[in-house]
Amino acid sequence: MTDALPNVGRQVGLLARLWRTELDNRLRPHGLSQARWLLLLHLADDDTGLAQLDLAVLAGVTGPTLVRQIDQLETAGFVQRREDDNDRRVKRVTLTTAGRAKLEDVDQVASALRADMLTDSDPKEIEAMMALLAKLTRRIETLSSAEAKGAA
Amino acid sequence: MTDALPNVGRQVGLLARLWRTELDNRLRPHGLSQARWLLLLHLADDDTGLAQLDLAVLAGVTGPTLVRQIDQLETAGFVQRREDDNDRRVKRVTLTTAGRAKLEDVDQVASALRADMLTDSDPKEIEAMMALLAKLTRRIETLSSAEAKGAA
DNA sequence: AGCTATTAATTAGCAAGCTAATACATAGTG
DNA sequence: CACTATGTATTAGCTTGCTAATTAATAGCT
Repeated sequence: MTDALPNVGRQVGLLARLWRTELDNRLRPHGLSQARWLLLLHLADDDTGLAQLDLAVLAGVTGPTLVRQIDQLETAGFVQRREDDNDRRVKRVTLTTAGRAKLEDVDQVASALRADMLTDSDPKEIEAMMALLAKLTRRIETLSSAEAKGAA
Repeated sequence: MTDALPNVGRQVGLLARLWRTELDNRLRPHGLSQARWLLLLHLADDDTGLAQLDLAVLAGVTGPTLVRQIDQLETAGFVQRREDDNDRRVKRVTLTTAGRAKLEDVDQVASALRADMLTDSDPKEIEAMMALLAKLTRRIETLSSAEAKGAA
């Protein structure tokens, strides 16, 4: 109990901000940001169209945050909202062909940053870090949802 | 070159947001946020007062971001701006006694979250992760400053 | 001494996250 | 069948990052 736990939240927060800022700078000439690029990326895996909430969960953002990003992507012509046939509450989002083209165009930008960042680190260490980050992510998700339940 | 590099930016960004949101929720009853708590923490190590830019660098934020946070901390009475004796451009920021008391009061909140998050992970793995996160942080800092230099 | 360049803090305005509240549709229950 | 629950998207408004531009002071050079 005497050894202080390291300030993981601070370190993770700092790196996350720097990474985002750098990627945003590199994506700006292409008319995208980290946030919107990530959404396109998730949509690319999909064929039938994703309900907005499902996409939000995949991307790890809340509904309202997603709505605004989709608004922008739709105005830019990269994405399209369609009504669901069975449930008139849900809207399904799909990539347009322009969106798919833009994504391919821009994919190397994110990859290049990743390479710039990771090339001189040991892949095994990176994997270990990713695994622990994922574990902590799952952990904090259960923490927050437990509290939400407790408040009910 | 065939093995894709993992999407570290996404994972780090997700955990950072969840961590911040959770800590913000726990700090709200105490009238603080992660951002402002971190500033108090950095100020606690200091005696003679920190110039705002130095504090900004310590906290890893930009000048304008710091200005607003200090405004709020000052209105809340946790912090105080004093003019520097030698250089009339700089303002030195110090904790008030109220700020120091609040920080002690609130310190356990952040520690508790840290404990909730980390107790069932191997300290050695955590240390390894922290080391790699720090390395990547230094790396992206040199990346961005190199680009800034190139633009001049 | 005077002129230019740099540095510190600030202001203004944008981006993207969040919560709370609304509107509308569906599901579930008496 | 009606009425309440829940679920989906949205709007409104807050927070905290950021960059660019301003103001005031110092440093450096000739």
